[in-house]
Amino acid sequence: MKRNRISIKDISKALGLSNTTISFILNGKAEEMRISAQVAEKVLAYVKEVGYTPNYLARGLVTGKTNTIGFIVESIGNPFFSQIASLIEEQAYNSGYKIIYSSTNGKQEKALELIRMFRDRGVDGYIICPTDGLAEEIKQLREENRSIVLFDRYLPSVVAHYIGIDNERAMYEACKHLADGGKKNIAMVTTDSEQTQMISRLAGYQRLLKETGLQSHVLQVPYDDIKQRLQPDFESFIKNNPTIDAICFATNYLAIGSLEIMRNLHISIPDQISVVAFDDNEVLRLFQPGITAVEQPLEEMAKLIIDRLLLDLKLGKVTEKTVHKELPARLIIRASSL
Amino acid sequence: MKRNRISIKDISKALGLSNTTISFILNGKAEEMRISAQVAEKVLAYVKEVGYTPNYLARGLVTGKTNTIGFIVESIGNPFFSQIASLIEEQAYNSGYKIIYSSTNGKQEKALELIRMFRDRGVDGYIICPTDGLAEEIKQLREENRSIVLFDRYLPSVVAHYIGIDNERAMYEACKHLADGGKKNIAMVTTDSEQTQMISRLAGYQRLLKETGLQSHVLQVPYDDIKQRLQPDFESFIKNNPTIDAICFATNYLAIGSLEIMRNLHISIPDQISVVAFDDNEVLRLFQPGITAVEQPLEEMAKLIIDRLLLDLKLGKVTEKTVHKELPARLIIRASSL
DNA sequence: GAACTCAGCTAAACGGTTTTAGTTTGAGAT
DNA sequence: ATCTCAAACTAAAACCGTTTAGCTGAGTTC
Repeated sequence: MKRNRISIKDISKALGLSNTTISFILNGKAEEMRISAQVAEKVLAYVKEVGYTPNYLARGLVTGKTNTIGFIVESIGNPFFSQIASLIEEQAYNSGYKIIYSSTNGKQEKALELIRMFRDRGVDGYIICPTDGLAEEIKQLREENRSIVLFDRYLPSVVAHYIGIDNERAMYEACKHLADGGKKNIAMVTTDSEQTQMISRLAGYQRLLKETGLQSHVLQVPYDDIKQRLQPDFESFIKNNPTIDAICFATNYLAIGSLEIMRNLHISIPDQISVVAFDDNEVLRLFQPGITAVEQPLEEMAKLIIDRLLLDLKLGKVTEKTVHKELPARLIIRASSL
Repeated sequence: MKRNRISIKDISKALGLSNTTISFILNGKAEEMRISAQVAEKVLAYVKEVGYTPNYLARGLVTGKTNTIGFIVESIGNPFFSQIASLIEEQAYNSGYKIIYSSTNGKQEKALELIRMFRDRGVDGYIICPTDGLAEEIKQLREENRSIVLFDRYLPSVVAHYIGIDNERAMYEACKHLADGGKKNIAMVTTDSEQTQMISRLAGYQRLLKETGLQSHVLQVPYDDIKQRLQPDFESFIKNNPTIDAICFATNYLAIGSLEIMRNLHISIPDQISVVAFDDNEVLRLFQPGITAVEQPLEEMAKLIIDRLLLDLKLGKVTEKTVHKELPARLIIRASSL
């Protein structure tokens, strides 16, 4: 593949100037560096004429900046992530930054590879939805003075910025909504992963049980094998706990998968069992009946994440004080929980 | 932000060797360059110990390769694109390539900026879902001998690889399915954009009308303002065409938006109006009734796209003969069209 | 004519790859 | 025992396209 791109050298040669001069003019330092207006204009005109654009690799090599942010999500195919990705991309774009994203699919090895790949490519900052077992690598990134924001979940042993929601409270309120509706046997369907957001959601559920004295019914589907295990595990859970009159789902994929199973089992929602899901999306909204769901403030999160990252980048060093922000979520009440 | 990364120079200094030697060993040219096995081993061991990884910017600068592919989609928030993005990412990853993606949101200016940005960053190849008005820029990319694959839609005036589906036939068959079911007034809801896939889908619809002699009912929602216009336009379309007993939607967002409107209007599907959508997804599958939809072979498309691109990259130059592949789509029949 | 401005240039990075040019070694020839 | 020459190995240097610290030479000013 030929790369016949025009470079600064070509310009300086053609115009009988030095690279320095061209570079200064192109970077708006003409005045500061006392380049005459005529020369500046001539250069700018020529640059426009030949359509020169700078080579980012070369620039990045010397400046150490690439104006790129690496974004590691669990799965770009999941609407929650693709929506926030869309918003983050937009925010970053407006500030002159580009996003490179990639999915871990929950796999630690892939996540490690991605972090290293981003580092090798010299991204300026990292937005990471961490998998388990990433603590050491992220600590090291911090030691290397890189800007990082964790989101959706964090790593308790790692000091780093984190933007997420108050999962405990969100789930507490979702369950309370069910309890207030007179439900007596509220179940929780979650995974067995140690991810903080999942732990918190479970904690919110448990707090409500404690306060109300209701009985606990928890199904933990193996995180590494959800696709295979959800159906059998959920079906036997329902059969073995016939008193259940409401279910909170800890994630949207658990909710959607289970809703389909319930439909096949002819369980009527909300007559037999009321339902609340986590992370709103179109499927839940259009499901019949509409599914009550906890909605995360995606725009706000996207903005906070980017602002935080860019602030750190501007400061040029990792701030000692890290932000740990948990935004409030909103319960969108639909027919499924009434 | 400090970049205390270890470089080849550090290694050569520490080991008392030259950069050349290190580079050769790292790039597997040790034997070819007759470096002794002991030295090679020592270097490899040291590299592993200090955790050195090469700087891609520097490497890219000299080799002209970045092992990165730029992927331009319409909107990463759209499930169709996020799903194929996920698949393409996986395919590329397996071949040692990384994907940078970005959304145009259908805007020509953004698309142009993205193409230029990718070029400046030295991506090795481009996967583009083009907006209108991109012909000139893409032609130029071809002239610069860059590897490009268009997908989902193409630009009639541009010679370039294209991977998509046979939209005309897919829509023809979807409509035929409705006609075979006895529908007499089949409507088509599409946009007014000139995108080839939309044109073809409309053509498929029209072919069926011609063959069957049925009457045409077409609603074209303004592409640039779908969010605002879909509701009023669709409602008046339905009111002004009371004979309609079936509707084909040209995209999933038109379908989903309209389904919601129909539900609010208490139009019963399929009793009053049968429905067929384009691009299957979870919403359509779980909608009640399940929505019949044209499903694109995403895995196959992803594979073809990446294979094609990597082949071109391997050849090192743009092949004269371009591939224009239209895969068959599959109609998934659900209750909405029965 | 010393000091100061201008306006622009030189050259050294940045971190690699690749080409060219050596330097040892040791085996065989003389 | 010395010489030659290929084999085996390594070093030096050029280069990729930028940025940037430090310099220079010409014209003013006082």
